[in-house]
Amino acid sequence: MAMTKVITRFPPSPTGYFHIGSARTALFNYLFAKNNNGEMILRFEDTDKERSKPEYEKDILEGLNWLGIKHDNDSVPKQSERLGVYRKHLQELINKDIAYISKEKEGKRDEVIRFRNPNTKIKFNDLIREEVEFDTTDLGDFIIAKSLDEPVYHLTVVVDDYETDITHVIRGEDHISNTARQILILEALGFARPIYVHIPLILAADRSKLSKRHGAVSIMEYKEMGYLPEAIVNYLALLGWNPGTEKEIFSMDELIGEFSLGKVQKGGAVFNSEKLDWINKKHLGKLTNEEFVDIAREHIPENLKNFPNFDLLLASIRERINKTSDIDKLAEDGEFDFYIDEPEMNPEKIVWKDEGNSAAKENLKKVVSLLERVDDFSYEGVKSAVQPFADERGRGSVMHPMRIALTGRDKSPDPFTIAGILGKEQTIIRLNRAIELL
RNA sequence: GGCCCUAUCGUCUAGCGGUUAGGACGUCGCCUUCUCAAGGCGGUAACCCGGGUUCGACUCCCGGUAGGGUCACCA
Repeated sequence: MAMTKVITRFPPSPTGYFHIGSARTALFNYLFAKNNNGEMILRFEDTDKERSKPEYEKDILEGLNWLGIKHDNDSVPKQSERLGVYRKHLQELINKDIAYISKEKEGKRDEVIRFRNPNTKIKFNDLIREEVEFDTTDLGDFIIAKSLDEPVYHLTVVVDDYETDITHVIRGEDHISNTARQILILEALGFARPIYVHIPLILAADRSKLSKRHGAVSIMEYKEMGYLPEAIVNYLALLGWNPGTEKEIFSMDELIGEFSLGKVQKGGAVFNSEKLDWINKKHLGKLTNEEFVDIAREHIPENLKNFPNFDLLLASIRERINKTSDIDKLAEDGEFDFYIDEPEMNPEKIVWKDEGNSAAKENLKKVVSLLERVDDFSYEGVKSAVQPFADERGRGSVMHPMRIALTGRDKSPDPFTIAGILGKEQTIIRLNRAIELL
């Protein structure tokens, strides 16, 4: 038996930015379609002329592109450009007396087009929620258009889904209650029903729907914040879905391979940025230095970019961040200053506990003499030269003065790493500088 | 309020009649270390409540409760 090709759709209305919630809906549509060797279609539902804005269309397109969620239709249709199509169906419904022009007492205009509600029970099978039933009596004769050339959402969505052969309507749970009236319209028009799939909502920390107030910002802001698109995709997929295994880090291709609607959760999920940070760090870890520099370029301080041992420095930076913008914080806290300029220090800081200046001075001199003989001035080379002496003399007694001499800070990467990054010449200059001070 | 959906650690989740209720994030402790980070190890912490059904319920059914969604000439 030939299976019909799976076709899903992502139909945002360009009346707001492409936020986390929309992104996840798009992602689930995409993953499901691709998992079934199907297609996902993008269209803009811009029948609301007042609220639809080109800037939002741009933001949605940009966001989808950044995340790597690709639609299969070459051109993206806009409902505002298909008014003739809806008009035809509207006229048909009116001719059949399924819809009628209604005189209005309230509202913005004198007459609108209403659907004659048969006041029946509509039952549909949701792939995630199983059987859902509504009594349409509650809906009354609902409006399907403001005029023949001004159709409203419920009509346009049904027509477009039909005309593009959508097999699965995967959308947020907030659309469950819209489904009954859409089925009413679709049956009146003689269209086949798609399969409905209502996925749980992403919730703010207080379990309310994501709103402008918390979290419903453009996905592009996550780019600004230094997140990787693959991390956002990975995290979003895990919000409401799980692979059934303990695997947590996924590439887009892996998600496509494993995604199934059967494993989608029923209840809403709270968005947790700490877990996102963790996932982002994992994805950051997969990048080569070149790739990392490429995406972190704007965050890396200019004066660090020409640093002689930039690769080594980069490695120690990468260890300490969750997202690229964290580099800004490290820079603000002066974590990089000592790489560029010789650090501020005073004798009291250099001395380990209460050992006194002369002990510190003697130890540093010994370190200098040991390092002068080192040819391979790498972490390993420096460590093997200094470690035995530090073990013998007491690690703190040797390492602490060394750290302060090199960085001027109490907290820093370990002195061997720092020495490797600074290089032999600069390391010895700094050690001698400290010796002078003592 | 009507209608609809949902309900396992703080959060994301596994579980699909019999488990010491598992994992991850977070948190806490220990190890590592001169310090921070990373890493390793370990601890903490959950089945909303009440009835059934059953030899046996986190799991099935019913009822409460709680949370959410939706009730536009928005989508």
